[in-house]
Amino acid sequence: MPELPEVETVRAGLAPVWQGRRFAKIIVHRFDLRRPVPADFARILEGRRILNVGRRAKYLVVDLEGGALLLGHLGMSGRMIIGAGGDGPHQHIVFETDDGGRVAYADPRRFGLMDLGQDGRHPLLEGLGPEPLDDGFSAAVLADGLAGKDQAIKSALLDQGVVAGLGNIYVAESLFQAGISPLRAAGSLKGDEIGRLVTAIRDVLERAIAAGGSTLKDHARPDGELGYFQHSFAVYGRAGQPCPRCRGAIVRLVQSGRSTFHCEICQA
DNA sequence: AAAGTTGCCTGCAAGC
DNA sequence: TGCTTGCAGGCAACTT
Repeated sequence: MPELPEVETVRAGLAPVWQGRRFAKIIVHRFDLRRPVPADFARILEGRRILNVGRRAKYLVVDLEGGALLLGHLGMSGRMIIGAGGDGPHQHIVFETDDGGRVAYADPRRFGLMDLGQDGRHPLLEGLGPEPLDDGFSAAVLADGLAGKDQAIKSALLDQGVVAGLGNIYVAESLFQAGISPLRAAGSLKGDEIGRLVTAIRDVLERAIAAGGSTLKDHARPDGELGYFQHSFAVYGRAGQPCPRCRGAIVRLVQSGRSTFHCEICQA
């Protein structure tokens, strides 16, 4: 499911039901996720008050009393479901709060993870690049991240150390909006192109968040509502269909093993 | 059949 | 020659 807008949508859905509450009971049905769930996962979290439900890149970051930290990643197919029974298919972890609220983490492909950190820190959060919607994300910062790279700009933007939170969909949409070919060497982009890219990334992410993310298959808000940004895709998943700008055909190719969609005329 | 993820692995090429 | 670095590609987890 989830790139930055989808995770942000999940965070926003979880915050009102979790913030200020305590975890009363946590049941782990499966410990063998992408990385093993710690054996003391439930024991560490139970009884603690939830101070903040946050997000960094594609990670959910939940701060609790005593400096405890819950780190979640939804992988490809992970969902957080408010009010779930906890016994549905692939509901690997069930979180119960002290007001009787229940949230289930469901993930058929089990490519997500749930782990513990401390004092706002976790090894997986280190080395992440700038948050694209923060003020600190500027053309100068992105230029720095791309400098000297021979790698294709498509691949560079998927690198979470260059900019945090973009995935296959939003890289494709951002490069289209900026008019830049995904095949260009990252280090070859000119200043004005990087400026356009920063603007495009921000705009695409903000529009996607406003739409509740994109629902291709698995993504849903925790309350069950679906995102609808997929109806606004200019290029993603639209191979052979007309480019919204020039009417030429959208082309699909494979880069670093992932599908790339672009318009060969509008993206130079 | 291909899919929104990402850490780890291999292999290759280039640079020093 | 070997060592390092950068990059591409494959794999793994599963269901639809």
